[in-house]
Amino acid sequence: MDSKLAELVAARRVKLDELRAQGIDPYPVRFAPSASLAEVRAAHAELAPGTETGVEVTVAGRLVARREHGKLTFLVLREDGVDLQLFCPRGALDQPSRALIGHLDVGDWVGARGEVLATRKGELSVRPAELTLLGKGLRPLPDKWHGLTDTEARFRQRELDLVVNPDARRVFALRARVLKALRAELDERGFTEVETPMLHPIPGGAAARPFVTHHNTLDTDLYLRIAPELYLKRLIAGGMPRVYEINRSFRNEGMSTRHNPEFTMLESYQAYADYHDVMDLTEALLQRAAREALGSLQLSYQGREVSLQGPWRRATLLELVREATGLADLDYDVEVDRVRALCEAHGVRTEPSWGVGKLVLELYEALVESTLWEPTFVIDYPVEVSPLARRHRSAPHVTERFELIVTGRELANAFSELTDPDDQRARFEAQVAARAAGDAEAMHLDESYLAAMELGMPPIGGLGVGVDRLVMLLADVASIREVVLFPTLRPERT
RNA sequence: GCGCCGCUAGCUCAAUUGGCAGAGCAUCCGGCUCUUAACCGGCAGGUUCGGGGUUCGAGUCCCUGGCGGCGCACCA
Repeated sequence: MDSKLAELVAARRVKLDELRAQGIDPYPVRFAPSASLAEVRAAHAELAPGTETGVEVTVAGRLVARREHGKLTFLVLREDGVDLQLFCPRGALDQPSRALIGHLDVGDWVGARGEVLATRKGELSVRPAELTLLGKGLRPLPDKWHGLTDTEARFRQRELDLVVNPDARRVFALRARVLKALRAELDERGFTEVETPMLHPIPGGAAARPFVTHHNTLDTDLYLRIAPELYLKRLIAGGMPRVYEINRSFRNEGMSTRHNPEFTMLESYQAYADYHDVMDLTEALLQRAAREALGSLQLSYQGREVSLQGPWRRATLLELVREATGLADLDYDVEVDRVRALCEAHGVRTEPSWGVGKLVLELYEALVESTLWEPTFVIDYPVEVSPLARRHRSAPHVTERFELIVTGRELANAFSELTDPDDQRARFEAQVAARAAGDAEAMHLDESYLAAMELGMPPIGGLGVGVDRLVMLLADVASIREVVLFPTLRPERT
């Protein structure tokens, strides 16, 4: 261990030993506060300086500051992001507490029983008659003023980040409100929350590379799921009319400010609905999340305003690409070489196997997606890049699929689900062919899923929302690691 | 995977052209009964991310490895 850190720990261990020698348990089993620090603050707001309330409370928290003033000591407790001062004139303390107070360090968990008052300077405080050590800390806390700014340390030791950086608390409290709002909206609409497997024999429901693991007793490889989609639609086939799942999926791909290898998706499926219904649902879900997490539909993201006020723009992928390229006659039935040349003219990398649909999608991603700042439903994606989506009811080359783009980023992906088992089998076979041709992200053929489809499915509107990205938007943070408590990092090597 | 940037005391940061590795906070010792980044006095604390090289001399320059950030690539 580093010498100075060892010295700091050693100094605390000395106190630990001395406390034990005095018969004080530094790690007691239980404590019963009468109120949280927040409750004490709320119950005694605006006390005039010098007021003694006569109200006794028992509170607890982590000691985050200590100011000694001779026979008077000021301690500051922090609990769930709320601070409260302990005003500790030596004479007010009982004998054991007088012995204890000199052995307290910043970072310790401390309980206090005493009267609520406001000091002569007006600071709301508890004047303890009794102090209780609730948990001795052996390691120092980061700088009380500058906090912890080292990004790596903040992610590897998130507990420190949470102790000293109020913004970390803000983000994760907001995340919790977002999840609660999403569930509330879906529950009110009659959706049932379900949990489907994370260990999949065949990775399905998305085009992505999976993590592989192994089950010893079965002696078989399993995959961490890349999406819950196929299982959820099997539930619709089973007669559950509206289901949703909010949980982790895993993709063994590159990491970035928008990609963590494990991430949280909301997926919902409802019988009888099409993608127009799902757009309405999506708008309602995100607006509710914003209202309940922020209290407003007017956001600021990275210094730029965004309004979630509806209705949101709906534009086809083709018309967006036409706008961006200035080619009003571009369509899915033109010569593939012409579109390939267009890609090259715009610096978009292509592969010989790609058809017009894939090339148009590439143009969209290169030229359009990042420019869509206000919420926009981009609709009608090419069939060849949408193997699980229903063919459009009136346009031959596209599916009834949309992605929701906000601040240039994909937040949701949804479609009128493909429910025709024969079409699905043909789409899977095209994917299998693509895989054989070297596309590692192409889907596998899933007979269990086809069997469920052959049982008969009603019309289904399906939705997937990237919850981490939604939280990023609402919390106004630039990296997905800021909204995941313990983001994936390379293990430290020594 | 590629490119750029970063890594100095527990934390936050300095260190001129390559010339004695420093400060604030925290710790430790002493003082102080209304502080709140408390204050005053004093002591101590370093593998400058690891390894190698150039040089009389390396935190600084070169090579190499590690970890992180950002961008790109990959990617529903």
